[in-house]
Amino acid sequence: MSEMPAPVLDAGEFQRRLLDWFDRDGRHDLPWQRERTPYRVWVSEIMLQQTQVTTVIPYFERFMAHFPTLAELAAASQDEVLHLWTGLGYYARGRNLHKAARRVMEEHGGELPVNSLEALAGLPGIGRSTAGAIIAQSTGRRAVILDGNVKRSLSRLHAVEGWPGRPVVERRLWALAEHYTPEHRVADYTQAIMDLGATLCRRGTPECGRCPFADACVAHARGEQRRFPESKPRKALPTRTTLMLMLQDAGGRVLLEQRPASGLWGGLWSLPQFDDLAALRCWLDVHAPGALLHPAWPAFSHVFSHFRLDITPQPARIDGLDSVGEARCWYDPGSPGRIGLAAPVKALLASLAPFALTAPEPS
DNA sequence: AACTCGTGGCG
DNA sequence: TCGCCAAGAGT
Repeated sequence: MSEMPAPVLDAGEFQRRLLDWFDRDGRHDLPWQRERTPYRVWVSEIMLQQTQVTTVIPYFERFMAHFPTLAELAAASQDEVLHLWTGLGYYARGRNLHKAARRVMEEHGGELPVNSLEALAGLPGIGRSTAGAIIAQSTGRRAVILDGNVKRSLSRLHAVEGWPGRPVVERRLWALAEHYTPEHRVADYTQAIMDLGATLCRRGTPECGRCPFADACVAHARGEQRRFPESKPRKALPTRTTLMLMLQDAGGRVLLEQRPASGLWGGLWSLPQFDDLAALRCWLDVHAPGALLHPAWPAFSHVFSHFRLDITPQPARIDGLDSVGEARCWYDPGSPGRIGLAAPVKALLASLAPFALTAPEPS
């Protein structure tokens, strides 16, 4: 392939060095390495997308305790799934996992189609790399992965220029990953190449002194490890502003609304949000005409990857609300229900006690 | 092809 | 404190 840079090592030599290193210094005790069933590997791979191992572990344990089998996951409600996903982020992963479980029950007899890369990658939330990881880890059959760790390691080893998000660069990295992937010990190999990137060939401070490929690494020879992979060209973060209405009833319960099925915090429950104070007051006139507004709390900011969210809580209190429909509920912070909450909303609710205590009674 | 989607760790 | 970004995929 003209797409592929000239390999700096013979594939067999690369595999021997990597697996020897993995046997000594790799990770062998991760929770999803215990019983390598397709279902457990699948759930772990979804949670690990753009998320670090130490973050995932407690979520994975809780998830598997609640849904030990794919059938039980498929039988659960989306609210239950998102509840267990609360705080993990990228909630489309949870929604897609749930959707895919139901599809597997309907179309694949309840078993993940691990014999077909195409069928696997056709399921929601499973792309090319995740499909490869599931096959390699759970069946041991040859499959290629290309995650952030592999991209970083291979781009340094070959000094691949350009941001890996560019299709041209990504194709080169896929070709290299394909070249080095062995026929045997594929489960260990895929774990090993990820461990190398996670523990040695790290982004900030790579430990080239312990790396089995230091003598062959082009970036290392040039003393330019930090320059690879090239970083994404970034734009300034835009700022969005939202008002969150904190409406309590006499019992201290808080009104929540379910957000649209897609987009930011899709399917999660949140305080009702408004673009401005006028919209909020209009809503109150319709749904809660007797509501008593308190002085606004200090605004706070929440920084996401692509924008900064300025949140201004607007506390209010009311004795009753005329309509509490399907996408609206009273939520008791004292005995929280099993629904999905975005992290900032959860934190807001956790800090609610002072407001409940100091709220003046309607006169 | 470029943009969107969360949260937490790190230098 | 702050910008960068991590076991990517969907649109």
